Amino acid sequence: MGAERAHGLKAQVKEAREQLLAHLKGRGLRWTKQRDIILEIFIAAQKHISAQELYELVKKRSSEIGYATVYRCLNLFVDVGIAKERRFDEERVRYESAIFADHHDHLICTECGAIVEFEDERIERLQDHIASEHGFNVTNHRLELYGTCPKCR
Amino acid sequence: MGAERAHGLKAQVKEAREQLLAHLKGRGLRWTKQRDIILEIFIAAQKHISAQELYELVKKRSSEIGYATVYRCLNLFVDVGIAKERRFDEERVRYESAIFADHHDHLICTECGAIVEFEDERIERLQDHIASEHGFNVTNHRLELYGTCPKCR
DNA sequence: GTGAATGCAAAAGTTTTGCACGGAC
DNA sequence: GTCCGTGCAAAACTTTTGCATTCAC
Repeated sequence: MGAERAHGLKAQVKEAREQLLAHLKGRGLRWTKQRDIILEIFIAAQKHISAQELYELVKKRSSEIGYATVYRCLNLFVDVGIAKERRFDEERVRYESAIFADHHDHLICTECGAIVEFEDERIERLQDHIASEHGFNVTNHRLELYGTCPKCR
Repeated sequence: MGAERAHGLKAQVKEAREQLLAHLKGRGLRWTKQRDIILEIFIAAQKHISAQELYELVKKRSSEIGYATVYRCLNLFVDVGIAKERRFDEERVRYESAIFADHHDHLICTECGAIVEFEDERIERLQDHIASEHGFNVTNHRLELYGTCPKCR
C-alpha cells in the first residue's frame, strides 16, 4: 500500500533530471556529478528521508561527497520543485519527492513509524469551507493522522 | 476571534497550579519559586509561545532565572499535561496551554503569521472514516491550514 | 579563464546535560 | 540532612556559512 507508483523509477529520475537541468540552465548554474548522484539516490529512496539518511546513502556510493553538499542539494531540489519539505513530530526536516506526486496527507503509525500517504477530495473541500468561514484564503495545508496501523493493532 | 476563553486567567492559573502540585507530590518532586513564576507567565501568555519568548518574559519578572530552567519547566509542563508542544513550519517548538483547551486545529496566515484556532466536528468524523479505510486506529491528529487572513488579503 | 560548486571546518540556532551549589522537604 | 532543582557553561544536534580549491562552462 503506497508502494504502487504511477510511473517507474527510471521515469521519475528522468523527469527530475530534466526539471533540474532546465532550472540550472535558466539561471546560469551548473550541472555537477554530485548533484546527479544525490538526485538519483534521493528519487530512488522513494520515501520521507532526512538529510542525514540521504547523506549516508550517498556516502556509500561516493564517499567523497560532503554533508554540506547534501544539504545544499536538498534546498536546491526544493527550489526546483523536485522535493518537498515535511516536518513531522521530530526535530529534523524530512524530504519527499514531488515528482508525479499529487498533494497528499499522511497516516503515521505511532508504534512502528510506518507512514501511509492518502488523498481525499472531501477533506480538501471541507477545509476550504472552514477556512472561508474564518475569512481565510487557503493556499496550502498539512494534515497528519497519528494512530496504530493494521499490523500494530 | 479566539481571544474569548471559557474561563478567566486566574482560574486557568489555579487549575494549572493544582495539576502541577498533584504531579509533583505524587512523585516526590519539589515545588519551587521558579516553577511557579514560569507557570504563571506561561498561562498568562495565552498564545503559542517558544521557549525563547517565554524566557524573555520570565527574565523581566525575575532576572536570575536561567534558560535551562525554562526548558526543563516546559518539558515538565508537557509531562504534567499543562502544556502541549506544537511544531509549525519553523525550527523551534512552540508551546500552548492545555488548560481548558479542547482539541483544536490551526489556521495560519502566511503573510502576518497570525494563528487562529478552530474546531470542527465534521473534519474529525471524516478523518476517523478515512483512517479506518486504511485499517488505522487514529488517536491523534494535526491539521494546519496555511493561507491569507482577512486583514492580509 | 571565469565564477559557480564543493569539501572541510567553523558557526549559528535550538535544546539538553554535567556539575557544583543552594533550597525544599 | 537529604537529594531535587537551579544556574552556568559546555555539549549535542541539525542546518548554514566562509573560504580555499576544484571543476563546469
